[in-house]
Amino acid sequence: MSEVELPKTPSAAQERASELFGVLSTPVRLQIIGELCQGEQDVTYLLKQIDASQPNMSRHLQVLYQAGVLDKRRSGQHVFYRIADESVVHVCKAVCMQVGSGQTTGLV
Amino acid sequence: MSEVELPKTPSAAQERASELFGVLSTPVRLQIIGELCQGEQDVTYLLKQIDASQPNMSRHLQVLYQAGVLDKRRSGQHVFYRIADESVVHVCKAVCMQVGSGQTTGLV
DNA sequence: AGAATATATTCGTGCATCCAGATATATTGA
DNA sequence: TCAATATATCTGGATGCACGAATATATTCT
Repeated sequence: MSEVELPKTPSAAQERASELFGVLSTPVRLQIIGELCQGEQDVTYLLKQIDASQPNMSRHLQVLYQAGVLDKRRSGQHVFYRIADESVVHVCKAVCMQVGSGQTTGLV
Repeated sequence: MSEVELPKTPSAAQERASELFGVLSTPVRLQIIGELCQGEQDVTYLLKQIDASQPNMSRHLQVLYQAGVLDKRRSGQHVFYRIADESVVHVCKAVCMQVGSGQTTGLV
């Protein structure tokens, strides 16, 4: 009777999931997602709502965009970001609910 | 009419959520969670299933334990780890399902 | 074209994390 | 007590963010 050899290395799904978790491992990025839950917003608005420098904000938006969490469109001078993957939002909401002792302080 | 001042800083829930996401941002740790889904196991077993050095495994287990994801108990020479927070497992399963094109390769 | 506004990129630095290797601490049994 | 096994901790180097500061690019208006 032969042994069933399971791979000792992480699955592709685990690799990708860990990358997504890494993207969500920064408070500011969760804040951004929280703001965009209510709909598309431009960078200027996000800068008014969230305590981050403009270059820093831009960088976080880029990370979220490249991870497929956000989409963007340019309209004149302004670039509007929006949620591209609602399932990610659901995960964030669920976890924030779980760890936040029921408070609906931010993402929820 | 006074403005409603919302905090520009991340909520406590977002802070804690980001920490948890950070804990889950390593493939090996998702592997460990995946193995322990089927029940309590000792470190020796995990070392046989997962490609990691013993000190490295110990460190990852410590991170998961301190984050409250795992519990542990010693029985003789062996230390058995088990899932302490099932909700974390659900999140991992959901995300791995989502990113893994429906494949139930590891965690699921 | 030039000024003003909005957004992005680059660069350098400090800090956290990962890993490998060596060592330390339990626990058990002879 | 000594050897063997199981697990944990420490140390160093390498790597990877996250951030501030400066600069670059894009768009609009005059």
